[in-house]
Amino acid sequence: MYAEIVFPIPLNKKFHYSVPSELTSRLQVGMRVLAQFGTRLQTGYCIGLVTHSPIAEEKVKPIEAVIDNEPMFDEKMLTLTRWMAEYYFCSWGQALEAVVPSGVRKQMTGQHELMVTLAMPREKIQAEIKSATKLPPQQARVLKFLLDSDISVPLRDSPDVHRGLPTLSYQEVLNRLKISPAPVDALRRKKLLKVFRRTLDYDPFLDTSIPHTSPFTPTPEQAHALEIIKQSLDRNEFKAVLLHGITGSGKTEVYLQAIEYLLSQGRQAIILVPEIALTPQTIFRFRSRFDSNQIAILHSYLSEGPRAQQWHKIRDGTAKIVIGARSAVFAPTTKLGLIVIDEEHEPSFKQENVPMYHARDIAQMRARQENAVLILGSATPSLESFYKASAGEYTRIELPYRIEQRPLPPVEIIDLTHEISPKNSHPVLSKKMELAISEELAQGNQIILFLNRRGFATLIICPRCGAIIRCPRCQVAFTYHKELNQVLCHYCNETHPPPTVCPECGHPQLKYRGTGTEKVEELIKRLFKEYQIARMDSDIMTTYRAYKKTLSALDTGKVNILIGTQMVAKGLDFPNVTLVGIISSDTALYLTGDFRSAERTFQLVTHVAGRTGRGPKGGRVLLQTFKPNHYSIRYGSTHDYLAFAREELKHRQELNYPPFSQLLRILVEGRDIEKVKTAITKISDRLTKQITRLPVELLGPAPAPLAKIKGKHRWHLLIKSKDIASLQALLYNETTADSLKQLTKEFVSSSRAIKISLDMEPVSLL
DNA sequence: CTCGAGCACACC
DNA sequence: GTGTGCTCGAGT
Repeated sequence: MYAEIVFPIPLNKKFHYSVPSELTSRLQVGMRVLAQFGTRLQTGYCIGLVTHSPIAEEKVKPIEAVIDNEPMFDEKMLTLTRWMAEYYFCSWGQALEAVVPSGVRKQMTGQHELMVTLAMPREKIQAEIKSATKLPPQQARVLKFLLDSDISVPLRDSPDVHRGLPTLSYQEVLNRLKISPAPVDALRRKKLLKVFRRTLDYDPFLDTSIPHTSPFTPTPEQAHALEIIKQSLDRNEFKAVLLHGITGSGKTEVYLQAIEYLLSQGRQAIILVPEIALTPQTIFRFRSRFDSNQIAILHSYLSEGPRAQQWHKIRDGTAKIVIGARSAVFAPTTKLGLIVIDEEHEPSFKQENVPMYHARDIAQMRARQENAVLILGSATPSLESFYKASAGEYTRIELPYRIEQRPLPPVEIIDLTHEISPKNSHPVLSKKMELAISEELAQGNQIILFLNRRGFATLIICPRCGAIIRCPRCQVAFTYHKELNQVLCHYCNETHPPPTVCPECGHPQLKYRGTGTEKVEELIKRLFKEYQIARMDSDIMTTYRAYKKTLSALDTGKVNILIGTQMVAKGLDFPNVTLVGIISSDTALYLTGDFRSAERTFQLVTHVAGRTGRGPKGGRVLLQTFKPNHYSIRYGSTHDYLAFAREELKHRQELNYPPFSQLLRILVEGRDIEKVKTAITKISDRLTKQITRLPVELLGPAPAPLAKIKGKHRWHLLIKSKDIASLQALLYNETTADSLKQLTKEFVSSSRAIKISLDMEPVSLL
């Protein structure tokens, strides 16, 4: 017997290994194996078992070991990953690797805790203490301590002998008795104590008790949505629903009730949320409705062990509900019935490294496979999804009203071009904004201020020669972070002490321009001294605890003003927030070369605005902008998605951009700019010859907007195609299934000096 | 004549 | 992805 093995390397090829007779009974398709690959031992994935090998007998090597006891991938997952590999131009092995968290691959079983327990019944231990053979005093203390503690928790994974016997954490014993590990260890050797590891049950909610909530009576629109969803769940059929509900319209309640229904059918649900929206608030909502044991959480703050534990909890069927970011779309459910993608339009659902998949497309594929229902929820659907809905691929269901008839907050546009401060520059805060803030504070209300940029000053410039201080590795302007007193490159995270003189002309006085969250915080603290101000951006929210703390401070009213980046734009639901101030929303509009900039701006405005007016006090929004007449700002301020979509689709159609075409981006990166340029030119020339008969258009090659990152030059090429088939025909015909390797091989002489990546349906063009 | 860099190739 | 062996030019 021979095993077909693929490896997690950018080489889309399967390799045949012989299966030693002692492994034939164990090895199954979908298991991981260890095999000699070239000179080294590699983990590979068994994707097939055959009786004949197409490779000469003498070249075939045996499999060294089978890693798994049961397949890590079932038939469906194998099919899904094979499709992924083909669609996103990566190898099958790479696709398979992306499906399993690395903690699971390393066979981590979660966090462990050392436990100490008596090795024999109490009486015997007592006898032992009193016996003639005197125990050393510290050892006697340990035994007494255990005997007195009387903690006899029935531990799930402790051996039966320990049941009913005092069991304490090893660390606790040492701490309480203020002793070294030696006495405990000696007792263990004397077979009086047993020391064992137990897996800590990672419960992301342990520290908080959450009141239970009952389902709300759905509004007629929610009821309608639920009816359609339940119908498909009943029929056990695939259906994709675009749940287009304005902010505060109760999309989550629809998810919750759909899940409740699904659980009664004994099936599982996956809820994908953008990472920044995976807040304690979001999690609480699910926990307050369902039993915590049934919920598995996969978020980025989890370290490998706990993540692996959550994964196993899903796989063994304990967890019925999976809440997580992008990669949770691969959660190892056994009876999947529903996938929800909340904030469907969010760019974070696209993976930015290989395999460059979009969770939305994976979800659709998976739902189809499992006859499950897919719900795409958003207040601002991506134009791709909106277009698919109008083409009938998705069923669009609207939730056009906020719950309890609350109106959407009025948005007032403040034209910054007319605001000149005494220093003849544009102020951070317009007079109107300042006034509105003090009005709301006087009323005891809360305020959220939004700004797209973190740090203090976004630009350091020499007033004499005009030079901008840039990161030497990325050619991107450094941002000054005052708290760190460092300049920071937001692309490579490199920090430097702030320069004292201009590196170009030596001028000793540098100007700090541009506004980040730190500067706004400083300004607001100065203006509103007697109020509590909190900031929320990735500089501060490095731990989940910090995040939680700020949110609860906001919840209890300890914080009056919250200043933040995108982090404040999603999921926050505080009824006492009556004012949202958008300090600046224009940055998204200026990002060059991105055809989605208008869409981004519209989404941003809509979602930030949606943070207010969620309580009986209502709310309002002030929006500062230099582009008051741009349609994304105008329609954003009137909450008019349909009008925005109509106009934006018109532009997209004129320029033949998605959703009217299919994009593929080819990016070449390397330290040597000449090599990068020749490579991309060769690729471009070659493709140009092939496209004459296809409805395909080439854009570029051109330097990428971020022309240099971490010392690597970047050039890219966009392929715009009428349909996917032509795109695939172009790449696969010309370069075969082994696309990436073939590209490097065919077009470039030096494959190690440069990196070529193919990004199907790119979300970022930077 | 030796050694390292740069590159093509193979990996079962 | 990565080790190997080949070729080529600079250096002993």
